[in-house]
Amino acid sequence: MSTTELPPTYDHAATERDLYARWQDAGVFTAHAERSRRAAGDRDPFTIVIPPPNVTAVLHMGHGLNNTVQDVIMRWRRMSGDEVLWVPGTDHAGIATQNVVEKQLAKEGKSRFDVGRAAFVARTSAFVAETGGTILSQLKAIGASADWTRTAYTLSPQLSRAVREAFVRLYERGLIYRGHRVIHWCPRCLTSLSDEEAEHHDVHGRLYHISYPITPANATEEPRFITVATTRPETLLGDVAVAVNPNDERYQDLIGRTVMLPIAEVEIPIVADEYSDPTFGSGAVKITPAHDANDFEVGQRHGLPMPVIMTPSGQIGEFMDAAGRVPPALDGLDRFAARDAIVQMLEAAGRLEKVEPHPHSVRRCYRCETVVEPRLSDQWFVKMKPLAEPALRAVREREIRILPERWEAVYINWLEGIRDWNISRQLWWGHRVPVWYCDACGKVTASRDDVERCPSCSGPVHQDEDVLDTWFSSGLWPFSTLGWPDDTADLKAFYPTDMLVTAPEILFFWVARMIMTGFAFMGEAPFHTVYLHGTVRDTNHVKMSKSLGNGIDPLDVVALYGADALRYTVVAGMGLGADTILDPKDLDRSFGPGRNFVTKLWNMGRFLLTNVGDDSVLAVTNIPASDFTRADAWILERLNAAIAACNAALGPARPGATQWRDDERYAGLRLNEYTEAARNFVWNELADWYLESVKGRLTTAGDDRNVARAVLVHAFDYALRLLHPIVPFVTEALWQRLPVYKNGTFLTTASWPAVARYPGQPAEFDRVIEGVAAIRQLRGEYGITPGKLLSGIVIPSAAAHPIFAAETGLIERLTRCTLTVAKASPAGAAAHQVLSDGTEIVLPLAGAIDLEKECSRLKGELEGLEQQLTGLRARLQNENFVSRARPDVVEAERRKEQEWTVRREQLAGKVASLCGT
RNA sequence: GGGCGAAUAGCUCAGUUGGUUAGAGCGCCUGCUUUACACGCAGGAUGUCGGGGGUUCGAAUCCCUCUUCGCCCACCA
Repeated sequence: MSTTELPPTYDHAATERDLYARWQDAGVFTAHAERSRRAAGDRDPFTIVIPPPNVTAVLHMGHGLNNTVQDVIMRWRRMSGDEVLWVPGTDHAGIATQNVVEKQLAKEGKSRFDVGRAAFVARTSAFVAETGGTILSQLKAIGASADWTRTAYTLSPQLSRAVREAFVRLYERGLIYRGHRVIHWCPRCLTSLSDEEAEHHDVHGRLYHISYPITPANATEEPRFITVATTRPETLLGDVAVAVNPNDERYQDLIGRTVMLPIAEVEIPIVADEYSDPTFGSGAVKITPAHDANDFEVGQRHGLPMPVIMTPSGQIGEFMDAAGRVPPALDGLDRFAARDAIVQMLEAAGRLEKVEPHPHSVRRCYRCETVVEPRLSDQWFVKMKPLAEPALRAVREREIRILPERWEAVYINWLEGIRDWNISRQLWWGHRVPVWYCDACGKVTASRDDVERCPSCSGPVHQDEDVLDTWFSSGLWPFSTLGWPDDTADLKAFYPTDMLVTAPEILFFWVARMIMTGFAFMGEAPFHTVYLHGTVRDTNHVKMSKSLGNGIDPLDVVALYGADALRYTVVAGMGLGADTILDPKDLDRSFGPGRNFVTKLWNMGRFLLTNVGDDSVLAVTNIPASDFTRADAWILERLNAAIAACNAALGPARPGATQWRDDERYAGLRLNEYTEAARNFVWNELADWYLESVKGRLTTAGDDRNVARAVLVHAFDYALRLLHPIVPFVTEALWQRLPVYKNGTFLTTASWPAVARYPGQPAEFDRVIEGVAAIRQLRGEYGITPGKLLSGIVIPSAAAHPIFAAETGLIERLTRCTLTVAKASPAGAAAHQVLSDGTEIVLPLAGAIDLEKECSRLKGELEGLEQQLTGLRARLQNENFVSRARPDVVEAERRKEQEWTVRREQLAGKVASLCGT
């Protein structure tokens, strides 16, 4: 690409389209297993597996944030010389996808049962094939440098093999079993849910106190009652007992007797069980084993029946073992309607003692928000304790770190109290449970391959009807996507992966389970770093969502502001683990700064290219030390500082050993700090000072012009490298136009900048900066418009004398002054500034200066300085400070004291001579 | 009910193990067609660091307490 003049405005749309296509055509995102050090290569592998979005998802801001973070890290590592693999892909998302297709069917007036299982699955597959994976192409629009040749899908044949392998191995190890117990059931989705999928929501409910009449021991006994309290009176139809605490004195005589269950008119026993808390309510609790997990356990302990009194869709009915319990008036009523009806019936019968407001929490289905119904059923479970053990150890022993740190405690707490995982779902969309039942002998077979006949009796078999929890397959993602269970080159080269970047919401759903399966099947942790970023919220701190209408469409942002602006905004605003607040009502406020920054870069590039030209540029390393100007030395030193700051903010990419050391454990991944360090260098140092200072040199032919060209190109080149992970498009577009550009290369694969040693005295240019700033300040204070030339005098300190003498021309240009370097102050009215080393800047402003005003200004300054100096000296004379503070802090204070003393003397002298005191 | 986090300029947020005069961006005020950029340049104003108490030579930073938000977890009917 030639270095012809750039168009005055940056066309982000055209540039992004063109560059992404060229990156892809050149295969720069494609990983090569053979280059990994774990294979035959010499590069450290660096792998991230994407948190697979639902296959039917469309890009939202949360994806935008998540994938920008991953891409920044990936591009940084790629430039750092790692063999980088970012595995993209999608999740078949069992319930979510099935719900979408069911809704489509509903519009046609049909349910999935009307079309049948095979047709439904076929239809869903077709739907996914047609519209699924949209999000992956949308990720390209934000610049995601994923390896699209390795795109994975949880329901692909390859990953389905991994799912079966995992299931069968766990089954063979006795870690998967069939359990008959109360699980969370969604009456709308018609499936069981795991504990994690049934989310707690606080509600203002009611506590109903109901009295159950005790069956009289004989005809003469007075009527007695026992009161129970419940928030769900409708479950009363399934009561099989009333439990009291065995130590509760109030009820000793009632244990073993029976009560008549109202409405159902069934006689049930009073049992003694520790579960009953004597301090709650009346101390007696109704037991409904089929509709409450605790009651189920009580029921088991006492060998009680377990009638199910609701249909799967949540209507009252004699579903299982409930014959004779449901009166016709209630049969078929929805559970909440039945609640009202039962309350009325109880009231009418005089059995409702009281109703109290009762704040408590109910669980809702995480996909459809329907209140979950505890329900007795047969499900497949994974025994979690043995799997959790190595996953706990890995974090405790620092093999895995979780950032921000506080989530490690949450993770550990959850794993310590982990309960068995219900993995079967009564859905049709997903991996069918690979278990076959013999119709003849009843043998149960878990198998990697489809089973045609019973392996023991050759009888006919049928497969389990359920599918697996969608998180079962995503839990295998770090290795299933690399080819497991086969021993593939990718698996060898790239497993374990390195980092996992996601939101805390799925720490348990996904992250913890990947760690457990990583140990269970691969014998190693799947990654060494879990980076949990925040959530995207609006200015009211409400989570952005389509349904709430407070979302921002990332593609809108890309169209209006460009992908780079989107990325810059996301990364710059991201404190470690902190939420990202964006204003959906004012996109300009959120994304304007990002766009402005991109424009700034573009204009720096325009300036550079028009002024540097096409001619070859010297390498900075080939320039003799004596040829560097103060500005050159300064900007090269600032560049070093910027590189160091960026590296420190990004942190170590991997642990130095098998475990994280203390000093590196929570270091890095401060993307906001990285962004700020790079931005500050480019804008406030390179553009504001170096670029301005170099203008004169570029217009004058000669050796110095070539030095200036070389340093400018070098600094800009490195600046673009530092910024490329954040704003890949504009940096690549500019970089390819630099005179040092080699055809066919990409910034994407260029090397990450390294700190180097450059000659010169960088600090000397700081004097110049200080002088310029002082003059500008005087201009501002005295209202001398920048357009107006004025003359000034510099009276430099001895050390600064050669600097100001030599740099007068530059200072004049930057301030539009004419300056004289002198040894004495001029007579007459003048404005003064005293620099930190005592250098005086004097602007004679006959007529413009009010001597009194100038005096009071200088006096005020002196006074302030003296106050500070007093404080500083007190600190330095304080033994405690000198002995306890860090030595470098003390040293800095001492230097400061010297500097301030010089300045104070100068200021005092100035005040004395000017103001006559 | 248990645990965690947050509260700093009008807004969104930085502030690393306590250590100069608490910073950035946006917004605001003043000025500027300075030949890359008005999506810019130069200058400026703005903070009882949520309240109270404590530790310390020194606290936005550590401890206690209160207030207000937010998050996670939870079988008390």
